[in-house]
Amino acid sequence: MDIQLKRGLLEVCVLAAIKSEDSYGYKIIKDMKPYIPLSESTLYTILKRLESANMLTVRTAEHDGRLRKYYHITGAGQKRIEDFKNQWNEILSIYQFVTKEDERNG
Amino acid sequence: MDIQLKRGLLEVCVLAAIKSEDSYGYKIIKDMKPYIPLSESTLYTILKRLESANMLTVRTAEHDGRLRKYYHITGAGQKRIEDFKNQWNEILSIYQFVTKEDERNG
DNA sequence: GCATTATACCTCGTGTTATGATGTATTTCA
DNA sequence: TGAAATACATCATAACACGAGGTATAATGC
Repeated sequence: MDIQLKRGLLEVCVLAAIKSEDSYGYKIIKDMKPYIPLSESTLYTILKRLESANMLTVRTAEHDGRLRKYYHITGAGQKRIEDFKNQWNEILSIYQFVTKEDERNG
Repeated sequence: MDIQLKRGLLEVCVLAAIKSEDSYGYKIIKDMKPYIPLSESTLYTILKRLESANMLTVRTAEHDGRLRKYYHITGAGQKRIEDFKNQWNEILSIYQFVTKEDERNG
């Protein structure tokens, strides 16, 4: 996937990865991998950003003797997903603009 | 439209704006405005980038006593549009990932 | 005649962001 | 015993959109 195109989707995908159930870094990466592969450094940057924006909250819990940080989506985070959905029509119209019949060669 | 989301679409849109007919800066901005508004500084940055990547060629012509720089799409530019089209299915699957039923609240 | 707007181009500095490289520490499995 | 998986984190870098600013001519309004 094109890096630039990824940019607009990454944040929302991370939120989507925790919206049904609280999750943690390593699992988020595995869940997103089939859709958008991302590195750990990228994910933790995004998680920090989303936390600063109050789109998620963090809670540390022990699991098999290892610490995990569980991320929980907030109302603002859910709104972020809704905003993305609302932009979808704009994206579709852009897709049509890009793919519409080319008179020069068509 | 979300700035980050714009990033992946701007370049392809500029190429789409010149694919049927050679065009020039001012007109490209007006043509794109209904889909993605962009500033002149952004456009000229992108045009330079696309020229460096051999995705378009430039030709200067006089029009009503004013100089215009006409941009012409190349094969590489057309391929860039094709690549975008080919990524569309990935974007759709991401959209579904983001919008799929939320068991926590749904 | 004069001011404003539209047309048409360009550069520079800045802030945001994705990512590779790197580091720490534990558990599991060969 | 040593490699891989799990799980977290930071830093430097490069790409990029954009506001602010600059130059110049044509058209329009008063």
